[in-house]
Amino acid sequence: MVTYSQEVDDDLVFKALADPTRRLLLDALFERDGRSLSELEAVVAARSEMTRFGVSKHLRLLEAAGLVVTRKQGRVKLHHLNPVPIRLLHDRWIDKYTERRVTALTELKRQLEDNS
Amino acid sequence: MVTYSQEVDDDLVFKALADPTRRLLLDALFERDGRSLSELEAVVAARSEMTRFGVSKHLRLLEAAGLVVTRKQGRVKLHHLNPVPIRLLHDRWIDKYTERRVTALTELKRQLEDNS
DNA sequence: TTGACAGGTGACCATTTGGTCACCTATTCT
DNA sequence: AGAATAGGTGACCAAATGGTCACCTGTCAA
Repeated sequence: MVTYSQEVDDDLVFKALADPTRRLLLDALFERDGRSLSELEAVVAARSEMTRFGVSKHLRLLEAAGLVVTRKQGRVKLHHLNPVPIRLLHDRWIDKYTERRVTALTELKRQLEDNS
Repeated sequence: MVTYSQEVDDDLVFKALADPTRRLLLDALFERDGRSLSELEAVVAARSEMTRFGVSKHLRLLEAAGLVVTRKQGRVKLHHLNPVPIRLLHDRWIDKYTERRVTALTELKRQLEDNS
């Protein structure tokens, strides 16, 4: 596959976001931060049938991308969501001027959906 | 692969963003909107060696994801960047309150990089 | 100190994805 | 009308990715 210069670390972020299970994990951490592998494993298990190894592998990719940061506490490893890479992703294609228009649009969309 | 409910169209967006060539195409459209396939082909060719077919296939995926919208004018097809899906992606993991802190952080980062 | 619990590593297989090619359609110019 | 230009489609192959398994390490409690 082709990879362009200065794209190496970005690539990890986008690749990490490309998988539905990994997005589910980010959703879980967005809802409540600082969960252990076992907890996250349970979240995933509620939706699909995946072993602990699968979840662990996904978390490793999220961590390598900087989307999740971890700290060890005894024998448990706590996971936290890091929003910075997502904001940078956003800023790559949405500048300050476009942002206002787009924000207005997405809020309109949300209101319309709420009223349905 | 696993796919979760209400994730189907999101999935297209994330998958579309996962490829470096497609990101390069979005960059090109962000810089100047409304380009034809031939123009975009030239942009990609300057970086890697890819045939028209490859570029065409990538554009089709971007269009399916809603990241690029097109309109035909005679025999040329003009491509435009649509920022809305990217904003929605952003809003999924960054709420209004977090946004302020993160924006401050990323701007600090940018300033530091400019001064180096 | 023995067992249970929380997690990690590397090999391996099935599926998906990126990319090209041969071939086709529609529009413009002379 | 005929040639050149702009683009599209489906089949196909090589490489990357998702997921599991067997096996290993470190930590806590009885």
